[in-house]
Amino acid sequence: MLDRQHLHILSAVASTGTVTEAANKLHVTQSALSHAIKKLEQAYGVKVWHKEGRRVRMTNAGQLLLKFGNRVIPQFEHAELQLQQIAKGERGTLRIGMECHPCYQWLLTVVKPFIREFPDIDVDVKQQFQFGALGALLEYEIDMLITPDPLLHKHINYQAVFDYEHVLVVPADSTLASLGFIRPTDLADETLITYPVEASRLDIFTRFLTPAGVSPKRHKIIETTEIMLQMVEASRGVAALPRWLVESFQDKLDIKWVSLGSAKIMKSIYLGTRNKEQAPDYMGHFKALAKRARVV
Amino acid sequence: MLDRQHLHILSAVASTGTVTEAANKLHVTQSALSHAIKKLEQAYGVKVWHKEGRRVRMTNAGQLLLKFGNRVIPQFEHAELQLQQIAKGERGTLRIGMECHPCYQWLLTVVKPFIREFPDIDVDVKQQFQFGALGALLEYEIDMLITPDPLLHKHINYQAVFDYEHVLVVPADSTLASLGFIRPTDLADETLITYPVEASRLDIFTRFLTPAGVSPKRHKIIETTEIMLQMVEASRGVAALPRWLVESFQDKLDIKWVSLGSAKIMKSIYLGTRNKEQAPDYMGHFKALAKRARVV
DNA sequence: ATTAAAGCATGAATATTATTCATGTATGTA
DNA sequence: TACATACATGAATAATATTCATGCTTTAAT
Repeated sequence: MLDRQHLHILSAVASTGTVTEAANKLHVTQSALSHAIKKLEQAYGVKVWHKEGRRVRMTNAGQLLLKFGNRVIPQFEHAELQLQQIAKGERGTLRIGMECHPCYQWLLTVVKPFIREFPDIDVDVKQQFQFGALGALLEYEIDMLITPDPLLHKHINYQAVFDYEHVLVVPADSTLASLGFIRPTDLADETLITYPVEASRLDIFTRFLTPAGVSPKRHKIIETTEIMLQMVEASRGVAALPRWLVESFQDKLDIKWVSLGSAKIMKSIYLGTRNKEQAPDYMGHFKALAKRARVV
Repeated sequence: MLDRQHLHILSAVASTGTVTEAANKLHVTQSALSHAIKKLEQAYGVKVWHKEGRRVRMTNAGQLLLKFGNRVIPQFEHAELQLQQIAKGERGTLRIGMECHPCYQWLLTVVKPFIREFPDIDVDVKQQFQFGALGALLEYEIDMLITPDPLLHKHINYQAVFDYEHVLVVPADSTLASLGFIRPTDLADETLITYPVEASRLDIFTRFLTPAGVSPKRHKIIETTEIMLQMVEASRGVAALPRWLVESFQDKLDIKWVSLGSAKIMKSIYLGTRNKEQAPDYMGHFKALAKRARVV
């Protein structure tokens, strides 16, 4: 079979001019090269070179292989370089999945220093998953999952990266704004704005309204945080969001936040990763950056 | 060293799904593949795949190599195909050198059936040589030389392909046209038109005028046969050319030919080839075609 | 829950392949 | 003419690849 080694031999013979020098260059004996090419010649029934005086001259076939070698040898070398970069953790793709709408802003503050520190690691962020985010992680569709709901699984490790309070955002002039904390019944006459996910995954329902048997007057769905908060400012509804997120908008919008219940709703964001294979170095760095980014 | 074989293994594993099936596909044992990849992994310090249940899953590095393989394996296969074509004599380049201006028309009649019979053999025709046509042949700049002057050389074989008479072309109404043959002195008052080569390589001089100590009144240089003959028809001069060439123009131009001397000037065209290496099959076919093409 | 089967990894044995060594031949050079 | 250089080649040896035997883990079946 035509092999990389043959191309190296041809290349060395062409550049040095003689088989003997080529052999020195490749740190083997002249005999080894003669034998190797002879075998190739027999395999394909072509002459690769022929003696001319005390040197050799490439035949048509030899020149063909030489040109071929000039084209593919650099490709091999490039692939080897990439392997070495992977070995040193200098190259890779970090595919991040997010199950947490408001986390996007926070994630950006982690990704930004990360891509500066690891210029050869590509970062991908996905938010849509055909078979759920956990499935995507297990099926190698993503390498890391950012979620407030760490569904336990044998092959997934979770690490909490920061804790925050889930609060109700209200217009600054709302009567709710002056309360020390909100009770479920306070929302019975309000319009509640949420992201477009099932109610079973919204803490405002699962941990606050549903246990108390209360429903909001209306339920509006809005996809983007910015629009959602503008609606709140315009007194078109109230929303439940991370406190840090609300605070980051308070210099732009006339809104206020109030704790949900006297006990407050406390949440954590988790990074989930597979434990099936050894994680590359840069993933550890990413986790470290994520932990330091608690303050937004 | 990263080798073609590794890429085949990765490709087989990816397409079959398991190492065992890949091994069957490659007609070796599963163990052989495991060992081969393990060695590769150790050489570069990367994992190529990792066990997942009872199968394996490609790592980043494995996917890189897989993609690389998909790109280069077809290149190898193409190169091998080309080698086999060369082996069967189906592929090659026949580089022809010509030292014989009027031969071009004859050559075309040989090349035409040749390229039809050997569609994968390229034909190149060169007419300019830095160190002489013989040097070009010895230095592998060309593979075949077409010449009326076979300069003998140890490593060159010549073969005469056809004989012809060198005649004088004159306007049909010229007084010379009615002579049985031309004497040197008949040209003393004529304008002689020749191709742009040294007089020492023109038979009209070396074998006719110079031995008789005669010079033509004028000597004009013209590069193309067609123009040369039109000048003759217009009574602007006479020229010495192969008889067959003149005859092929006589239906278009009002010209006649007369033998040079009572003994005539007879010439042969030779094909010269190197005898250093074994010539490809198609070269023999070319020579055979050349011999059959004597009549133009 | 237990067993069976499938699949991969691995050390040791073996087979294969590559390389060297010794030598012959041809060619250019002193 | 002798000598040095360069390539080819058969035989010997070294290196490498492959197989064999086996253990471990996972999945499927009973």
